[in-house]
Amino acid sequence: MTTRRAARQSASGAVTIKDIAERLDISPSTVGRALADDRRISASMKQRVLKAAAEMGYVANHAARMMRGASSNLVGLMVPDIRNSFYATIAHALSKCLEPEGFRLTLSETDDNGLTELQHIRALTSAKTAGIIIVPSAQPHPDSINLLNETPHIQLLRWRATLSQQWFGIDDGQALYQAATHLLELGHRRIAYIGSSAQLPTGRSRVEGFQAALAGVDGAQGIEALGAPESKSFARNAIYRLLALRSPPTAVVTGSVQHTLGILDALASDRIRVPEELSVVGFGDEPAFRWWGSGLTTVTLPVSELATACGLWFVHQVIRQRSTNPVSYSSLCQPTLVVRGSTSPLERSGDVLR
Amino acid sequence: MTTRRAARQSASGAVTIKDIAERLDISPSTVGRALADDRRISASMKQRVLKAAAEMGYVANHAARMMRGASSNLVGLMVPDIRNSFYATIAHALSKCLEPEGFRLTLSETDDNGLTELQHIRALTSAKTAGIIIVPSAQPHPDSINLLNETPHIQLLRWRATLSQQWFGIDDGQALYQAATHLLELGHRRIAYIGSSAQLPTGRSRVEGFQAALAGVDGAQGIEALGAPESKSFARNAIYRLLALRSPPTAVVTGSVQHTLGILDALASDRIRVPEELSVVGFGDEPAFRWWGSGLTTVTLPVSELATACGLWFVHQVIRQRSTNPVSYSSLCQPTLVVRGSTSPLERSGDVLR
DNA sequence: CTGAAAGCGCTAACAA
DNA sequence: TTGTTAGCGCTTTCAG
Repeated sequence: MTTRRAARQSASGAVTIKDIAERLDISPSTVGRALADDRRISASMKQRVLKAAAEMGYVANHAARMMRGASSNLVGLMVPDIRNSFYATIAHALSKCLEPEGFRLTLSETDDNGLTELQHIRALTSAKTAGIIIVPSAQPHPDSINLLNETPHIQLLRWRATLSQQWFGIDDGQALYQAATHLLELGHRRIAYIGSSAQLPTGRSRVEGFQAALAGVDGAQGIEALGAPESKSFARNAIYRLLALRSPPTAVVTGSVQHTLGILDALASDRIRVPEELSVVGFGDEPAFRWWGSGLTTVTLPVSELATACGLWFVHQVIRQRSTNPVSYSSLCQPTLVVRGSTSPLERSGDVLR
Repeated sequence: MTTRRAARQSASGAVTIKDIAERLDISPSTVGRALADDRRISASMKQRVLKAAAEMGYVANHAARMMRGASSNLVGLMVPDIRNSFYATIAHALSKCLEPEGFRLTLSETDDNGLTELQHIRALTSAKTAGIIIVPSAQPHPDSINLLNETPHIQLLRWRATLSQQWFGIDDGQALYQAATHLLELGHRRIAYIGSSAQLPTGRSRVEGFQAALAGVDGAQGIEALGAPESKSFARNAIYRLLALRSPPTAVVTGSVQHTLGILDALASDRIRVPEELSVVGFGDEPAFRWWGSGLTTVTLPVSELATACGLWFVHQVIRQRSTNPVSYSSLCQPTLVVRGSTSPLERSGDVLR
């Protein structure tokens, strides 16, 4: 039993379809077709081949298949920085839902830099990647766009109109609308927003959501500080600047995880009393937010669910829609506000506007 | 100029060595050899070939090379869970130092499960991965060990003697020795250790470090609670159990990031006063530790540096040591204790043992 | 120093 | 329903 197999294997390392063909005394193409579940092979023959393949420990040679034009089983995940727990969560969820389908994940960090992004895309496409799941950078290179449009891809979180219509994202506007509304309901009127610049589509929706909330309330005054999305130091500086104003804001909302972390750092090291001196609403749901001070009120995003949905859709698209024109599909998931100890009603009379 | 090239490319999509050969009117094998920098090709010919290749936009077909036995440019990174910031940091650092060398990173999450681990290793080896950088699971499958030993690989953090001697890790014993010593110097004598079970090599060294520190001090009493390494809930339960003891510990040290997070959760939600009621030393250096309460005293590990060193070594090993027997090399990096607000001298007389 | 030819393992025309 | 044949792009003998 084992001897025969051992003999086969020792021949050149691995079992090939030719080996199976010899053993079954049929032609290699029949074996190949049976393995590919070709419709013109009889069921009984398929059985025999599959059985033999299993017994002999056959593993397809992916390199050979790729040379014949097949794409690899690699899915490229392109994110700005994997250390951002946001993206780590995405990587985890995607990996978990692509594996059962036989796909593997390769990691590309773009640093939010168009050139780095382009290089990775080049590498991925030349390696015949099955597809790309990408959080596009702020300024994608034209070449990146061309290359992506020749490859199955899905956009995650951020959305560029020049790429495919396949997008899985979060209702960013809603997130900030909720955050700001919460503060307004607590009586705050001078509210700051520290978030990412409006160049990024997500950045823009967030500012707009913030503004929309304030627009609905008389006497509400928004103070915006916009900067690089992944920069903690920007947020730190911004909060210092805001608090040094002649009439500083009584509350602040943030528009990215990194900004939130930066602000928490600054507030903690400066011993600013939250929420007495300043109410704070964070962005995202880092575990640590629960125990920052007396708990950080924050907008949580169903990132894991989003990524899973995206992964499932990817499989669906790549597996089934191979030839047909990709359907457009995009999904927008909703954030939730979690109220904890970092926000409180505005009570100091001097700050109430009327 | 461009027309000729366009004609070539339109033939079948990409430029091949055959195309270059035709254009230069030489044989394909000469081109192949020139590209491979074969010593028996004249310098002038190499020049011509390289120039033509560049002009025509030749890109090597990796699939074809792989079929001829070459390994891919993929490096498999196997970690328990990428959401653990520890491993995310490692992924980032590795990715950054492997990219310039032309390697790409694929992500495999083992869940600390021997079977999952095996499946990933199978996939990686059958895909002719250039090498594997692995944080071995608690119970590697025998097959995993066999497969790994046929592939260039490096162990990270955890170390298994049955695998290669290539290891990059942290002096775990030292980490807990320092943590415990710090508490002893503050006068604590009843000190608890919550950490991972001694099955994992890292787990064992940590317990031993803890014990070694206590052994040096008269009257010091250690209370150990060991459990699954990545389980926050284990740590939470453990701390409750310890605090419910008739004579509870006055200080606690932890032996994993997840355990630390679990304990911080528990302490925060139970409003246990730190360091007045309990001194706490954490493990790892999550950014959030800085602002947990009045700052968490913790043992920080140079994870990023460790990963970079590992990546550089990997390149060195794979690129240069291809044929020769891999040299054994292992590196142990040192942790540092960062003292913040969560530890204080023991003052309550009733708790001093003599 | 260079060329011709033979495959690697698989798939896809073409036959039967 | 199955077999035959001819490559994919590259490396690697073996001959010049």
